[in-house]
Amino acid sequence: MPTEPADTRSRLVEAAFAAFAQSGYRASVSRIAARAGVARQTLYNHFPTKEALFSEAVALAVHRVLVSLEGGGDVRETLLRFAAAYRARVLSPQGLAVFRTLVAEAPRFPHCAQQFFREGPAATRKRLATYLAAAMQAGELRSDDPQFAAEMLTAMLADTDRLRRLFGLAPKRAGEARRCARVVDCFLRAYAPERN
Amino acid sequence: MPTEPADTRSRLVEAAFAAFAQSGYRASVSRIAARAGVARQTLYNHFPTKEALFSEAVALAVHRVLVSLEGGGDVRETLLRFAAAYRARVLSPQGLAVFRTLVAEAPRFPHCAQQFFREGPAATRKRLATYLAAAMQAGELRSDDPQFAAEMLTAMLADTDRLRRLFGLAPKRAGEARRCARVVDCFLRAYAPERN
DNA sequence: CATGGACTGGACTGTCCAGTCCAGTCCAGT
DNA sequence: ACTGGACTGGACTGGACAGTCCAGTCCATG
Repeated sequence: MPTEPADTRSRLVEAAFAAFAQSGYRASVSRIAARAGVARQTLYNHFPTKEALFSEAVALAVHRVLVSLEGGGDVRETLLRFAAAYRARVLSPQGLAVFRTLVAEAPRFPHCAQQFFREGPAATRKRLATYLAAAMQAGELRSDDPQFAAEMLTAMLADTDRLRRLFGLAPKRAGEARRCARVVDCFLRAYAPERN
Repeated sequence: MPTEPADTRSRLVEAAFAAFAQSGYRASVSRIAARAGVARQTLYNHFPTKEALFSEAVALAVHRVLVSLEGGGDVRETLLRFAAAYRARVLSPQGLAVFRTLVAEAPRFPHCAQQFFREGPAATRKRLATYLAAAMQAGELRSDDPQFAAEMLTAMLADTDRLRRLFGLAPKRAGEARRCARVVDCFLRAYAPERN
């Protein structure tokens, strides 16, 4: 093989990921090949069709969407860390671009969209729910459905600002930390342990 | 004019709206004309370009996105009515289709996207915030930033299920009313008046 | 040095589409 | 009965793009 360790194939997938994120499925095969620094025919040596390449690019995206959750410290501290990480991931230009493309193409690539959802947002919420369940058990949070609670927290963290950005409005960059704190405190009020 | 009261022009806009919602901007001019029962040239007699037609279709969509909020009864009842109306609008197949198309095309039609956002989600939240502010004044809700509170409530109402549906997962149709009630009650816990 | 596999790049096909042009039809109001 | 404006429908241009074909290059290995 006359090419460097950075596989031609993975360069192609990477280029496809970037191109699809930027331009949606409209991104042309020629441009993707150019972006990867490769002849168009080479692309077709690795992927039979544009669809196949798209699927592969989505698979790459899937590996980049899980948001971590590290315990340690009290509940509020843990949730604050999670909040910052979640918002950073979801509201980043890349996160939004991937979201945009996948939402647009979900009808044409239902399998990709579902895979992304399950291994991204759904998995993240599941982890969060597990943590919340433990905190409920420990009496640090009101005893309730942890899955539902996780859904509420992630919704409050992302929804408004995601919409704003998706529709092209200014990010309100100031006060990211403050925003996290307000949301987490709102959540903690709703899920404070019942008094006696 | 040889045509019926239902203006050729409005038939075209209606057809464009439906086509763009269904297929995104990919929807072809020919198909839109056919859907309106009209020759392609007639379409071009009314709109100079496809872009112009798209803008017009979005303008139509804008008039369909405001969610009503009727006071009357206590706070919980009012919010429950709002919750049901909001979810019905936002999670309907049409609401989701419009969302999908606009999110996808926002980079190409920033003006349309912003207009939609301002007169849709933003306006709805503004109304809700006004109501919440009054309830806070009346001591029925904890005194706090009403705009932020409105953002939290709308986020909790829509985010999770919108994502689920956008990514092609089953709607969990059962228990719509119950879902509304759970969210509203969660909100009311977070915004209960501070005890003394 | 020879061979084979990966890559190159340009030409080509078929398809779809936006937008233009035009000759003709149909009908409402005068 | 005539006229003008709206609509029709089919032909056409030019461009973009997915996918195919192929003759040739480059290089690592044997």
